[in-house]
Amino acid sequence: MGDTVDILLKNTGLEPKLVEEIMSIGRLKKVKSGHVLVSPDSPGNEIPIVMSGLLKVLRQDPNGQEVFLYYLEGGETCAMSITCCIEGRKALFKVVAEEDSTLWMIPMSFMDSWVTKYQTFRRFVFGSYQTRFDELLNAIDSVVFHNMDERLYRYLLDTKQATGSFEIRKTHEQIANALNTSRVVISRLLKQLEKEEKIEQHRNMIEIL
Amino acid sequence: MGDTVDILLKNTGLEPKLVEEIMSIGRLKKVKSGHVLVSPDSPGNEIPIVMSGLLKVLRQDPNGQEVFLYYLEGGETCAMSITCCIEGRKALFKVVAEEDSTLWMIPMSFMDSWVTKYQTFRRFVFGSYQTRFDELLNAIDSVVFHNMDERLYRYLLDTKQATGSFEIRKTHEQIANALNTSRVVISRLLKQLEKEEKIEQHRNMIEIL
DNA sequence: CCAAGAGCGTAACATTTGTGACAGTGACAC
DNA sequence: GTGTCACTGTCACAAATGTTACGCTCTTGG
Repeated sequence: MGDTVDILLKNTGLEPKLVEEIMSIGRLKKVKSGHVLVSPDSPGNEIPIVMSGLLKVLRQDPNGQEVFLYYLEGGETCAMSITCCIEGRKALFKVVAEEDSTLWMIPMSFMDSWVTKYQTFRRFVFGSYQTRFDELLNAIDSVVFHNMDERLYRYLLDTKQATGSFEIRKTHEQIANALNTSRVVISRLLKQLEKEEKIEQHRNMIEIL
Repeated sequence: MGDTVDILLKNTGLEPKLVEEIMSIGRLKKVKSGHVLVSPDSPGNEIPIVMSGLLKVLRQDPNGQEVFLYYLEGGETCAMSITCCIEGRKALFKVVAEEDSTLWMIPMSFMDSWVTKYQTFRRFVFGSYQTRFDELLNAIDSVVFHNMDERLYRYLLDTKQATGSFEIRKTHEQIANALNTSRVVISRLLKQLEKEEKIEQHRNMIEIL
């Protein structure tokens, strides 16, 4: 539990008094890789702060297709959940654990009072919004201004960055889903990236060079 | 000036006392159609609330290409400007007057105190965030899950909705820019929409049926 | 060892989108 | 009226992406 306090203090910029309050009110949640945290169906009235592990945020369309939007790493929170909760609207996105992760869940009901009481909390919340807007704009950028080969490479680099590993353990099929295209296309483009010596392929694993 | 008060009271859900304060502090700004309000270069430290007219928000890439994201109508504010200002980061987007518009500009410096003091202001700000996230997600949706013909039709419907007119006065070229494609492609698809009897084309004008 | 299935490579072809080129037509200035 | 220019229509072709199909190679469970 001391770990959690440390992470909050170090990565969120929240003042000690508030961290104490957060610790006394929230609850710890552990999720296994692949677990769905937020989905358009499940409303959810708690806000998650990522302590360890990695979450991914996806956009899902009614027919079940999806696109990867961005990763949420340690110390970050899901800004879109916040607004969703406040407005009581249903989420238009999905949050899934990419790795086994631990979260600190804060009930929505405290949001308003913390926003009024703590300057650092306002900073934290508005900072999250800014970061998420940036990520969404980047996602749009990717799709609108770049071809699939570049989108793919970006995705691999993002994943490397988020996981902190040069080895990406994903199948072509999984990557295809994340980019909303087909497995064949990904295989084709990965082969090309291999020729350009940007990656190396192994079974169930891609190595970023 | 009485108009401005009315609009703020009716469309933003802000309490009378705050509206009064906003009126005493902000300033009126009129912009002509085509005028650029926010761009990645110009930082800007005021937040605009749209009183009348119509603004559009675009994403711009370094090479000068751009994509339309969404419209801002009366009573709405530019959520992304807010976070940008607070964080002092440079905008990754561009706001342009689509029609002659009048805005009420609020200096950033009052944001923090209003957020702490007024519940209705918090509602307003968080509500804006929610709406913008939704719009951005829709934009992503459009691009990722739909072909150009559907994107085009959506864009026309959005424009009809935002301007409140069935007649859209835009050239094929302008539409092509908004969707980041070429004029030829738009002409082709408009012809198709005409065949499907969804629109009628006139010179410099498209009529939505 | 063998069977079954998941993951990958590759080819052939369809569809969508991008690009260059050129012609017709209306608006406007002269 | 005439020339110019912006706007649109249309063709031909290129490039990117989607789709179907099939074969190969691992891994796993029996």
